[in-house]
Amino acid sequence: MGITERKAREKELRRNAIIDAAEKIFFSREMDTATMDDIAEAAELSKGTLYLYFKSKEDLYLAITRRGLDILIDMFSKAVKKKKYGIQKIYAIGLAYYSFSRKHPDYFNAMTYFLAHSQEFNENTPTAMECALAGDRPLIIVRDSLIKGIEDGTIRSDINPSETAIILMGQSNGLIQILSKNLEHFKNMHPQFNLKSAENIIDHAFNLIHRSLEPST
Amino acid sequence: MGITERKAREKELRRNAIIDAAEKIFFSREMDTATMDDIAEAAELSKGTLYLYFKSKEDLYLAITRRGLDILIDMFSKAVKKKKYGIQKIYAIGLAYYSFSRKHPDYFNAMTYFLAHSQEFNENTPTAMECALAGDRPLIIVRDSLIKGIEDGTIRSDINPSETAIILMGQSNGLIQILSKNLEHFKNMHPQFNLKSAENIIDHAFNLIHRSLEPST
Amino acid sequence: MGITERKAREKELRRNAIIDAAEKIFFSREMDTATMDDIAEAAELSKGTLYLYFKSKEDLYLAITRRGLDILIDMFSKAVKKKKYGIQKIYAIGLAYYSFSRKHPDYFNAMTYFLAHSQEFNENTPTAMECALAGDRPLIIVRDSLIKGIEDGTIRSDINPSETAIILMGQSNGLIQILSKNLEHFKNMHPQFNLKSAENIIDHAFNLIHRSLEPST
Amino acid sequence: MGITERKAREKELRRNAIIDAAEKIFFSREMDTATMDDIAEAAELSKGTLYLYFKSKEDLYLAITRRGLDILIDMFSKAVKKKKYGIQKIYAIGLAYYSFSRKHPDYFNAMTYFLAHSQEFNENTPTAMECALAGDRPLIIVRDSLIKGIEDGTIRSDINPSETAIILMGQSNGLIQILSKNLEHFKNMHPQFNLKSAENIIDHAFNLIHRSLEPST
DNA sequence: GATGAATGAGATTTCATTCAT
DNA sequence: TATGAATGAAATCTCATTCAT
Repeated sequence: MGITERKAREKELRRNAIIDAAEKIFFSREMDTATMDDIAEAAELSKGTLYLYFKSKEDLYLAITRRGLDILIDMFSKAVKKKKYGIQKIYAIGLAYYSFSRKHPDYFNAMTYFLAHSQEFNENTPTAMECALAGDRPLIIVRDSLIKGIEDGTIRSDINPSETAIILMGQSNGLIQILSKNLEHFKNMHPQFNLKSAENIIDHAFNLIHRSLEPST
Repeated sequence: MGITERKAREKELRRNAIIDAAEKIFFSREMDTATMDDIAEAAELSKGTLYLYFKSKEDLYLAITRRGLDILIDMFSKAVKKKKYGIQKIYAIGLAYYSFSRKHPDYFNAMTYFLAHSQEFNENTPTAMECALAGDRPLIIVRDSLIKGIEDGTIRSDINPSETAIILMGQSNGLIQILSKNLEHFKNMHPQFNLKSAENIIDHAFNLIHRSLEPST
Repeated sequence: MGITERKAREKELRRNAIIDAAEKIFFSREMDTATMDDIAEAAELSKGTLYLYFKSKEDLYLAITRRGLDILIDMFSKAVKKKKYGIQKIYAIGLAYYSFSRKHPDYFNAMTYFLAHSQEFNENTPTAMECALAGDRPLIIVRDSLIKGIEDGTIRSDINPSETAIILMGQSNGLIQILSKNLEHFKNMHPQFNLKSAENIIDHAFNLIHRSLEPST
Repeated sequence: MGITERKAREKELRRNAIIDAAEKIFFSREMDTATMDDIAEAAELSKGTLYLYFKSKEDLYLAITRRGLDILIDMFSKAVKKKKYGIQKIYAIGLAYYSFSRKHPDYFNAMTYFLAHSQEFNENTPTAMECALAGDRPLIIVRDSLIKGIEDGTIRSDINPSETAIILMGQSNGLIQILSKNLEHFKNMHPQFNLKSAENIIDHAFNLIHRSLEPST
């Protein structure tokens, strides 16, 4: 057994080493200018070996996405645990999401890319399915927090938690995207808008969301 | 003079015919699996001619994006004009945006793609600049409507119209994206969520947004 | 008649204007990166018009070569006229050739290109034939000078003037080429060679040639 | 280890096979009308494979030039070894050069092309550098022979061996060029010149050179 | 398990030349 | 005479994937 286990462990290690190398490459250029050659070189492995561990370039990209999702799920989980009331959890999740997008912009992009193209990923590899499953977890955490908030009275009871979870996730995603990609452009082109930092705007957004979720007095 | 004018008109017509053909191709596959060969064939023109009218494949893609932006701007403008009060305008814009994404999903995708990658578009063609300019128009319309709403008392006065405009645009974009790409997946994977139609969720989102913008009583 | 003549004159003028423009382009880049588009733009004429005056790009290039040849022939003629004795004429021609290569390096290159590829120029245009004819003139001038030298006793009588003319022309051409293209390289790579300026080397070559032509005492 | 060596040997073989095929193509047309498609077909290999062995078309061309240089250097070396005295060595080198140009006219052209365009070759491939290095060898052999001749008294001591080596190489190159490209033309156009064979003219040239190098009596 | 040579189907772009007006 | 839109054949180079060893 020891041998089998060691082999499995080594295989897993190598797999991770490949993903490490692939990240370096994928994250240093545009997704589609990265080549398997580059990745193989970065991994100090032959190209053929890459295909021993991953069915395709796409599959390898999904493994990276998977990593990002795991990190995000972990951050969401921790955020939720720290807070008692539902509305606080929602707020903490929001902060965690923004924090994630700043600490791991490349993972954020990979995830966004996956979200926007998941239908087109034809692979039926384990990685693809894991991604699909993991992709739902953040949503579920949000939904659970909303339910908790309704129960503890910190969130209006007339919202639909499932739908609202989708709404919040979609909105957050879109907001982070626009801020990371276009805020500088807006600042340059419309100085009269007197735009502040992304943090400022995120804060403003939280205020609005909070107001829309709080129970009416 | 008639001749010059006719020539110019014909040139514009052909340019549009090429964009038509390109749309057929771009919209029937992924952006980056579409080839200039395909487009030339669809346009019943030689590949060389394509490059007579567009500097590059990218430039041609931008021309399509430009069309989408023009349509969106038109829809926003009309939506705004129909309503009197600021909050109504905002609501109408939201509806228009969703309507646009349903009527012209491909244009919506092209625009989203442009938003997310505008930094990487290196071309300095007229089309690229027009796109950058046109891309700001919707945001400005939203901002103006917010200002109007603050003035006419239908929107809380403690929001920052510029920041809120960005927030609303980003959020709307993200929400539409997630709904169009992932709602079916959610429905299939989580029947217990009891998810309704996209329209339903959009409606729910409007409620939330409305609540966050209305003046506190 | 006046009209016909004026037309012919104008046509010639335009032809020359085109050659002017073509020179600017050809001489500012490598021969084969120059495009007819560039030339047309430089000539402020349409591409079609170029083909009204020149059968092909090649033909246009030959017209430039022709100009260079005319200049060279003129310089050779003047050099020859200035001197009395054959050996002096030969020396003056040599100086003139080197001077030409420095004053008109682009023409020199064009001519060299023509010399090396004349067999491949398939065009049967007037320009091509004129080039072929003009290309022989320098050789004839050298040969005549050699004959003169033999007659006036300044050049050994046991040389064959025709063959020697070819030899001198070929050698001079080759020497100028190597000096203009590779002298710097040699200087850099072999500082121990202690190479002087091109002029110095040319001077050295003249000495050698002079010695090989002078009558034995 | 046998395996590694065999692999290396096979790789070298294939590399050479590609150069063989490329020569067939390059030498049967002009350098710049040869296409990688043609070469791939001649090599019975895919185009992609060509680029596995050579960075670019230019690089492949340089590999051919390299071959020619190696042959020439070999011929020069042998010519020099056979003779005792410096002036004899120079003469033998001259004969070898002419012999090379007749036996390997295509290599001669390739080398001439390289000499005339070496500055424009931007590649920094090993092949390019090897070519640059190898290109200097013949010159050095000539120079060494001149020095030897000065030492052994068969060549005038008042010449500068480095400069004279350049002169002789440049002149020889130019003479061979003009003879191979234009002699027939001269014969046809000027029968009164009574031109003999290229060999005859080469012989004449040797006489002249010999006279210019021999010590004055 | 690992290799890396080979593939081959394209991809984008260029440009000399023609021809209807 | 002049135009300039259209052509279309090519040209170079890329890269995910496979497979014999």
